[in-house]
Amino acid sequence: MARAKKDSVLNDRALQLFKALVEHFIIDGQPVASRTLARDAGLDVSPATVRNVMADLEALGLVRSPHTSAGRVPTVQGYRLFVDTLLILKALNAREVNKISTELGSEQDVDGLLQKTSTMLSNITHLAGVVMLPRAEQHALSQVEFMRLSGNQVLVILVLNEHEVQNRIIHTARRYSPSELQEAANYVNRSLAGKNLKSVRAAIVKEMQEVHADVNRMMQAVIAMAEKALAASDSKHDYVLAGQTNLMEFAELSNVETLRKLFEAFNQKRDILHLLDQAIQAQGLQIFIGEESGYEVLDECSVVTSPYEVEGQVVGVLGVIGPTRMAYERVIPIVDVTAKMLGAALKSRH
Amino acid sequence: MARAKKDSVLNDRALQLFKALVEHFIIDGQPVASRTLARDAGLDVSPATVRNVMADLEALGLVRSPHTSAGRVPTVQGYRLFVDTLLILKALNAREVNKISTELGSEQDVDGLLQKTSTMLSNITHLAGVVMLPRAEQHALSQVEFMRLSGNQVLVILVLNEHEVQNRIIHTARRYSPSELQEAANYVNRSLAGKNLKSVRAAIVKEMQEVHADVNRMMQAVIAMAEKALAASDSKHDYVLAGQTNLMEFAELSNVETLRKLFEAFNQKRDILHLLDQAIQAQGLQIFIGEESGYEVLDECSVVTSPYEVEGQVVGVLGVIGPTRMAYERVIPIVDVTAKMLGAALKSRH
DNA sequence: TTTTTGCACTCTCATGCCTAGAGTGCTAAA
DNA sequence: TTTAGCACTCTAGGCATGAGAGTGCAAAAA
Repeated sequence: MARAKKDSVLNDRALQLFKALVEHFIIDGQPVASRTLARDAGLDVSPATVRNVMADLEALGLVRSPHTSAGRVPTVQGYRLFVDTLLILKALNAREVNKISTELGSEQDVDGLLQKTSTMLSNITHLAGVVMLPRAEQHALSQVEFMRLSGNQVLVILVLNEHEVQNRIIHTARRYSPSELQEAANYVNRSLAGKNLKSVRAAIVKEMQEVHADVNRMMQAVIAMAEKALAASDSKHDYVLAGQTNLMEFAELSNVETLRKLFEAFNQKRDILHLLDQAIQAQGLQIFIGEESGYEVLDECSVVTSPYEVEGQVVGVLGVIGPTRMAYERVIPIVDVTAKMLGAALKSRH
Repeated sequence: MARAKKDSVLNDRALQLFKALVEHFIIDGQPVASRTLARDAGLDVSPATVRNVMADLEALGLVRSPHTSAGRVPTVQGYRLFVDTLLILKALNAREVNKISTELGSEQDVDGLLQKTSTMLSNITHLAGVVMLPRAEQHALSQVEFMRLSGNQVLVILVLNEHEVQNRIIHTARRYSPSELQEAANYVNRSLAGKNLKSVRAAIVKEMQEVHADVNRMMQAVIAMAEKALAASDSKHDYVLAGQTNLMEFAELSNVETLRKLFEAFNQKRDILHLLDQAIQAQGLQIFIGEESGYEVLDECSVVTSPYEVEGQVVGVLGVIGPTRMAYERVIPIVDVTAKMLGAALKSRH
């Protein structure tokens, strides 16, 4: 029974009207009136009919009226339905795809690339762009060097993926001679070059447990040092944000207090990182609409994310943040394509 | 004559009233009425007298009325007079100074230190804090290492001031062997360690001009490489900003459009960098009030800056940005002390 | 001459009232 | 089942009103 009822209520015509409503609202942000829909939905029905349908949609929780004599606006559930089943994605044309790929291709260093990706996302979508840093564990170690600094400090230089460089400064128990350090570097390079950091670390930990006094003290020290150097590489969670100011243009966010909280959350990074963490698990494009994200500051916002991969491995996630009323049909393909392009650009740097 | 007239107009009483007016306005941001001043300035005059004085001050361009029946607010010229001749700085108490110095002392890496300084400035003043990066030329070179990457790329590692590390990747004309690179590093370390980057570069350029075919090719290549590596070190102009969101609390900036432009300028960095550049020339604490800065986005803002020094050399500048109506008597000593503390903290890392 | 008093004047801001416009909900007719 | 008609509701803008705050000026007082 209930099912039959529902079917009859949420029929094709209702869906078509609903779709038109969401699209209309996304464009101009004003509650949509029955007359407007009757005119624009291409259905040849009267406003009164539209009103009846709207009453049904409201009962289903898909739309609501800001006040008695206003048009309707979509609810979060409404957006969800729209995005999941009604949305027709607008494929990017070749020129746009080209532009993205050449932009990203021209940048050589990784930090700059992430920055550029974020800026580009924000420019194309007129929303805020966000790119999470790639997970370091996936990087292939190509070379290690140890340098002695003053005191008992040792500078560890990790060259990853042939091009990328990371520095770590570690404090050691005693002072090593340059030749000891050289030997240590040789050992690591010989046995572990080419592996990714995760396996390198695993190998080192394993070795620590297996070899005891039977290896020379030198080796032990090296292993301890390497372990120390890699300890810091655990999930350096961070992200690059661009185009915050785009969010100030939207009337629904132009309340200074809402905006302040949002910007504070961007600075704090904690909540946003949690959310991105969820998104990275999800394997695929994700959309958080309004309160769905679970973070109060994002109540008025939607977040569209996509993980990006290098050689089949998810190494990070990127996306955009904007008002719930965003042009999903454009934004989704953009995020999707950008994620792929970023993956490709990172791969070409391997 | 003119002078006698002016003296009689801008007499002690007028100044005292003016000072009270500015202080009052700084506290609550409302135009100050004659009655309020008559009550609070500690002068035992009637509101009417105050009104007469205000009329004179207005003629001098020190105050103005937002509209006929409002109190007076200071003009930019008014703030200037206030800051230059009437302001009584409020020395920080020992606890505050202590807090700053321990906060900054606890941070070991330079980037983190600058970030922390900026955040601290913004927290203490409730304004936006900004710290310009130190000029690299002043850094003493303690060690150089060259590592071969794939292709004709060479990774140059510069250890500066014993602790700080910088990486550069340069492209060379041909592929060098590890031993060549080792030899090159040895040469540079032997002859140039301990000098600051500026002199190192100067020495290298000099050598390039003096030695021709009479040195072996190897040496020539080394010199060319070193020159290339240092070329990138020129004035890496950038800054660290913190506490943007503090600016959203101020009513005079809470207009979304003004705020957007300001934040955009922060992101663009260009204008702000120009301003900081001017401030770094000035050798000493500087205050730009409203339009004085010359940048339209800062029309409603004041900027208080102070260069910071390491071993007598100015290496950067820091400061705060806030509404013209800021608590100068507190902010100025804070900026001043923080600049000194940052200099000291940087020095201890040398 | 300087200061104060008194008073008229101006401007803002909140309030209430009114109207036009937009849009709905409901009922009755098609 | 759909539509037309109509009463009803809510918003937003315009306008008048009055209170409150504060000024400017002239005349009186010091």
